[in-house]
Amino acid sequence: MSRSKAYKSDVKAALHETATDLYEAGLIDKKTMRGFDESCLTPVAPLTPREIRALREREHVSQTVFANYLNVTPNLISKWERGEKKPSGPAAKLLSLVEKHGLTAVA
Amino acid sequence: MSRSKAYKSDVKAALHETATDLYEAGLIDKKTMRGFDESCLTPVAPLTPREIRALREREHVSQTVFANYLNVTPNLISKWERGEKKPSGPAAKLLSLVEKHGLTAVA
DNA sequence: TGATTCTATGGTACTAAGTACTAGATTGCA
DNA sequence: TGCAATCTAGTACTTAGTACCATAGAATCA
Repeated sequence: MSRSKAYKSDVKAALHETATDLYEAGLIDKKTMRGFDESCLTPVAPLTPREIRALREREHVSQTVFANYLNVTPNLISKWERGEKKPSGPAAKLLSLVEKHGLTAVA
Repeated sequence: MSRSKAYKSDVKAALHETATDLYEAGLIDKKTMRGFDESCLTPVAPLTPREIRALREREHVSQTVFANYLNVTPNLISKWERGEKKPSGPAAKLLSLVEKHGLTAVA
């Protein structure tokens, strides 16, 4: 089940590596690289407080453990889940990584 | 080359999944889970401005493309590399992920 | 030659994320 | 009974991150 889940990102990884190889061979330029890379990116969707909590509970971890994975304080996880604060750009990216690939993707 | 690099994290991923399975089977409690998870985490080291730039150039991407991967603005990448701002907790975590697993790990 | 685009720097100003501290209520375990 | 973990809650502070702006070098193409 995790195999089909990882399929898309695997394709993207292969695309990026192919593009990187072509770049290093001098066959494509940076401008092309940019096009490749941006089309490879998975969009990060802003998560609601309850989505964040559901995500954490899906992984069977406490707020403290979850905080350790994301390199933030446990207090901030609580604030996210109660809607007192909203994840910043990098934080939202981390959350979407966990959502799509599981906690082990950010271990 | 990338195989030996991924070895440690693969072991950790396996450990986490084993612990998760044991938890779902009711054989270990959350307290034990916590011990498992925290020992699985790779510590994030604060990166210097020039380390951040070296990391980006290692991946052959512009500041703009790099920013898209990390879900921040290109201006912030510039500030990181010039030492005007320092990456926050979640941002540092993302950078260490790129450092250890490459850009495709955050695609 | 000029025109255009990408790249990166530099600055200013503002919003709010993230941190650190505290305390309280709850649960479960010894 | 006490001890520890979990989560909530609040306060106050620092600064990361954003949104603008203008500038300049390098590369590409007419």
